[in-house]
Amino acid sequence: MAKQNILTSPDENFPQWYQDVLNKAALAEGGPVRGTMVIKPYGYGIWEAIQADVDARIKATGARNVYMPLFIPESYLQKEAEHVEGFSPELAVVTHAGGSELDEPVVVRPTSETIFGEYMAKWVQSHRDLPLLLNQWANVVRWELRPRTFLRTTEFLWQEGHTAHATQQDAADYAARILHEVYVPHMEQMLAVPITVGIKPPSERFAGAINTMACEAMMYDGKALQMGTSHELGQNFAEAFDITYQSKEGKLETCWTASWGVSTRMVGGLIMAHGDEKGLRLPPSIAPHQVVILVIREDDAVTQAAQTLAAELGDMGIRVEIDDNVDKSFGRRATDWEVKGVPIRIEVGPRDLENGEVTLARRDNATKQSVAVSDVAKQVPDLLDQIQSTLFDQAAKRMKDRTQTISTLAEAIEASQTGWARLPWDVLQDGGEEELKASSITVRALTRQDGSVPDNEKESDLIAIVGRSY
RNA sequence: CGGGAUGUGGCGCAGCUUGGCUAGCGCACCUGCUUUGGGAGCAGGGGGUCGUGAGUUCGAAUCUCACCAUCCCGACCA
Repeated sequence: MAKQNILTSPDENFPQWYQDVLNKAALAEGGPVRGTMVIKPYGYGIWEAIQADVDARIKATGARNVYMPLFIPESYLQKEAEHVEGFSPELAVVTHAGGSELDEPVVVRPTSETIFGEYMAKWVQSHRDLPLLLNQWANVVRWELRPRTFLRTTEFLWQEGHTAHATQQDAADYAARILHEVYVPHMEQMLAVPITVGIKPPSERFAGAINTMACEAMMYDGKALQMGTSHELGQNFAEAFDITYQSKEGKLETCWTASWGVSTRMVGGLIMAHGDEKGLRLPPSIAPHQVVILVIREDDAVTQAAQTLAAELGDMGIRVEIDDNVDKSFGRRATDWEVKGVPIRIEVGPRDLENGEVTLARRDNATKQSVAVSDVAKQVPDLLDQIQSTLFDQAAKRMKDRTQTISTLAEAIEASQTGWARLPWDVLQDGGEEELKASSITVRALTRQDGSVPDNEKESDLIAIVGRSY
């Protein structure tokens, strides 16, 4: 059988490669309405794993889940001037329902600051009610002109946290805490995607926020993807919705709020951060199947050995799948699992078993080794750990190698062809930012010299990290 | 919203210039047999309002007009 390419090469045409992976790995496909997506079982399995981990980390910070309505009165959006202005171009508005025109149109939530604001105002009375730490898992709709599956879709799934605090400092601390205790650890430890954190310049700030912090990751092609954000909303929403509390001293005070979210976009980031010419490469921590046991041919001894192994690994808490679909050829099944990015494939066949062995194939580096059946359970956990760290290290090396420290706009444009540029934020004042934008280059993050997250963009000697983005 | 292109089984396309037998091909799918250690082979089979509507014509996937939709390139966003 002539060896032919299963996928478009990621080096030749990365967007086409991405489409091919979505199709061949059965992750998702387009929905009937432009910009919507149908997430298929394998893709949704990845999202569920993300959800489980993020949810646990959020709860560990003290927040609790609620559910707010999908429909929001249009008047709510209008209460915060910048917020409406920012979102109105992408709102889906329901004007007719129940067979007649509505007195007041309702919008399909593009995000829920306003409705949380409305209810937080009711729920917060006393300083004893603060901080109020809420989160919800929901779908939101933002009418997108240029949709891309997972990365930018008209409807997407996310988690949005909304919190109210007594002081600006407390709100800022909590917003930063979400970044450092939930998002970055999740992305780096579970998704194996190294993250650059920083604040957004005013031009990239969330509509209605006084400060936006973000997690940026570098993809295979050197472009940036914003994987998560955390916003300080100041008192903008608290004033608009009258979120006030009575202090210890008996005075009426206005709250400070924050909001933060990660979405199904992370699935796209996962694909584009780790993929290679054979398809997806999933980090074991998030992979729906960590190990697939491939039964090479119909044979009682082989089937028995596969089942025994699966049970043994399953008892150790490893997510294992048996592929005994011997009606399909070996090569077909092997490549299918490779496209799906399963970290370890164990091939069990009569030839191996004669020697009391099986073959372990690593997806991350395409190596194979023969291992005694009795040693498999011992080796698999270590291998999974190695794969997890290899994926992280490779992505980290790429981010490092493709980030150039430079000092002029011309150099920034040059560096953005292949990755990111770090340059003094001062260089981008007085029109520099706009000039880069003309070349589709934006400021992804502002950081301090030591890489830490600044309090605001007015600190001196900040570094701007710029590049092309999704 | 401005510029370019395309609409033909699930997907990818040919056919259109020059109108004419039953609208083809690859992949996928179904059945059977042989296979099975890197996308298997052979044989048989199912699946189509040719984007929509009108017009020209004895006859339209093909020509004309209108409409609709989609995709690619320029201003926002998790």
